[in-house]
Amino acid sequence: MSALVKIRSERDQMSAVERRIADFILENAQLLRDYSSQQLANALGISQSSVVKFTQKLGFKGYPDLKYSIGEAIARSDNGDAAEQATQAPPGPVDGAGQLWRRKSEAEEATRLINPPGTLAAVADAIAAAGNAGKILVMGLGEDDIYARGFALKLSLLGLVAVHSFDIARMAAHVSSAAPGDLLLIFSEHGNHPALVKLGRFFREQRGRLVTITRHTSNPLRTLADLPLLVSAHDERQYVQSLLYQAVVQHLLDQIFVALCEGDDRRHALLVANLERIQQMLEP
Amino acid sequence: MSALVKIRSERDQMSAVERRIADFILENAQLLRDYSSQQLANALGISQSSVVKFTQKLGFKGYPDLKYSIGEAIARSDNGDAAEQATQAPPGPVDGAGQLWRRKSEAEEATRLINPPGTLAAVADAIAAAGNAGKILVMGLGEDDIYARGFALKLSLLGLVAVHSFDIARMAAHVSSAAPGDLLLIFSEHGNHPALVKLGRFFREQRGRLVTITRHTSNPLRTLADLPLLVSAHDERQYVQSLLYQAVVQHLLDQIFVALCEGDDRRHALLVANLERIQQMLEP
DNA sequence: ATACCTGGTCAATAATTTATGCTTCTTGCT
DNA sequence: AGCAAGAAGCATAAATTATTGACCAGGTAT
Repeated sequence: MSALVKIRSERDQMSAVERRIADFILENAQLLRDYSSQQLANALGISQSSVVKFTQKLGFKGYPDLKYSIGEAIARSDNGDAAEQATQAPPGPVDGAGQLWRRKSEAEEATRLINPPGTLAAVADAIAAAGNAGKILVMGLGEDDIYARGFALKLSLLGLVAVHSFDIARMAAHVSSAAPGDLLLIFSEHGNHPALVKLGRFFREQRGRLVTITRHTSNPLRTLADLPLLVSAHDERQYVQSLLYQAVVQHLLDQIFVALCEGDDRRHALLVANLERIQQMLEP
Repeated sequence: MSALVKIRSERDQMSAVERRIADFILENAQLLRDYSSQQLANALGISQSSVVKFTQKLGFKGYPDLKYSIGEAIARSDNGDAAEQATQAPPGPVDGAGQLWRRKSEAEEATRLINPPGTLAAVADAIAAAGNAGKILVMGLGEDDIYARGFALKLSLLGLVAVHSFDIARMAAHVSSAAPGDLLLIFSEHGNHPALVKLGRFFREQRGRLVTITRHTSNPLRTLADLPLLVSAHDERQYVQSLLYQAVVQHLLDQIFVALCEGDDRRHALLVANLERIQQMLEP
C-alpha cells in the first residue's frame, strides 16, 4: 500500500500530535523531500522524537524509510489525494470513470490491513457456531440497517436463521432472552449510538458473543466486542466517504459469506440446493 | 531527467571507481533502498567518501538525495533499462485475501465497458428531471429490493423524493397513476420476472421514462427501457457471482449518486446541509 | 478521593549516517 | 626529476536519526 494511503487510513485513530504530522505530510508531501525529521518537527512546533516515533508506529523502519516511501508514492501519483492528482498530467481527459472504484479499492485495501488476518474467518466460525448452538441476532440503524437486512437474508440461504430488526425495542426483547452461545452482530458506522452500546453491553452480560462492524475510530461499541471488525474509508467529500464505507462493509460481509459457504461441505451443499430450488420457483 | 538515466548518460566519462559505483547502482537500484552510503562503499570495497563525492559530482545534494531520486525513478519504472523492467512487477502469487475484491474489480471494469459512456450521466439527468417535474418510482424484488431501498434513501438526502416498495400490488397502483415526466427504476437481475415486465410495459404506455438495471443478457425488461443499465459479473460459483453482481449494481448506483451530488450546485448545497443536520440530530 | 496504570510527549543523549578537509598516490606533462 | 591536477582514502566534523528516561494528563480500579 502506498505510504500516503496508509497514513490516511490510520489518521483517525491517531493522537493529536500524530494527526498534525499526518495532515502536514498528506498536504505537503512534496516538501518532505527537503525536510529532515528535525525540520519537520520545527515546522509543526513539536519534538523531533515525536516525528520518528510516528514513522515507526506506522511500520516504517524510521524517518528516512518513510521519506523514501513517500517519494515513491508521489512518483507513482499514488497519493490518494484528488487535488494532487489533478496537478499532474493525466493521460486522458479526466472522465472520472474508474475514479470512484479506485477510491473504493484503496479503502478496501486499507481495511484489509487494519483487521488482523484471521479475524474474518473467526467471525465466520462464530456465526456458524451460533447457527448450530444458539441464535444469531443482527442489528443496524438507518443506513446500517441495509447490510443487516441483506446479510440476514444471505444467511438464510445457508440454513442459518438470523433474527433481524431495525427496531430497538424489538431487538431489546430478543437480547434480553439471549443465552450463552448466541451471537449478536451490530452495525454502527460511528459506534457511539447510546442505545446500541447499551444493547451490546447488556448482551455481553448475558455472556453472548458480540461482533461489531464500525469505523476504525476508537468508539465505545468496538471496545465491547469479542470480535470487532474495523473499516477504513476516507474522502474529503462526506457523501463519497459514506459510499466508500458502505462498499467496504459490504465487502467484509461478502468475505464472511464466502468463508461460510466454503468452510463447511454440508452447508455448501445446502446452499447449492437452495439456490437451485429458488431458481426453479422463480423461473417458470 | 531520471536519476538512473543521468547516471547512465555520464557513465562513460567517469573514473574507474565511479564507474563501478554507477554500474552497481544501475544493476541493483532496488537494493539501494536499504543501503547507507557506507554499506554501498563496503559492497564495492571502496571508501564511503568516494560514494558521497560521486553523488555530488552528479549534481545531487548528497547521498540521501540521490537515493530519494532513485526511489522515484524506480517507482515510475523510469529506469531506462528494459531488462530491469522485466525483473520487477510479478503481480504476486494468489494469496486469497484480496481475491474476492479482485473479482469485483474485474466485474466493475467489464461493466464499465459495456455501458456506453455517458449512460450513467444520462440516468442521473433523467432522475434529476423527474425529481423536478414528476415522480420517481423505484422497484426491486427479493435481493434486488436491497439496492432499491438504499438508493431511495440516498435520493431523499438530495431532496429527491422517491416512491419505493417491494410490493408489486402497491407499485402497480403508483404506476397506474403515472404521468409523462415520471421515472421508473426497475432492478431485476435476470430481467424476466413477468410481473415486473408487465409493470414496465404498462409504465411505458403511460409515456414515463423507464430505467432498468439487469444482467447483460438479452432479457425482456431491458428491451423495454429508455435507459438500460447493464451489468457484467461472472464466476463459476453461483454464490460468488451473486456477490459480484450486487457489488457492481451498487457501484453503478453510487456513481449516479455522485453525479447527482456534483452535477448541480443547489442540490449539492442541500446535501451538505442535510448531512450536517443529520449529524446534529444524532450526535448529542 | 487516592493510588495506579497507560499512553503520549519531550528533552537529553547515544548511535548512526553523511559531508568535508587533508593527505597520499597516480598520471601526464615539461 | 619536478610539478600540477585529479582521484581515492582516512580521519573527523557535522548532521541526522534513534532511544532512553522523565514527566504529565486522563482514565481505572481500590
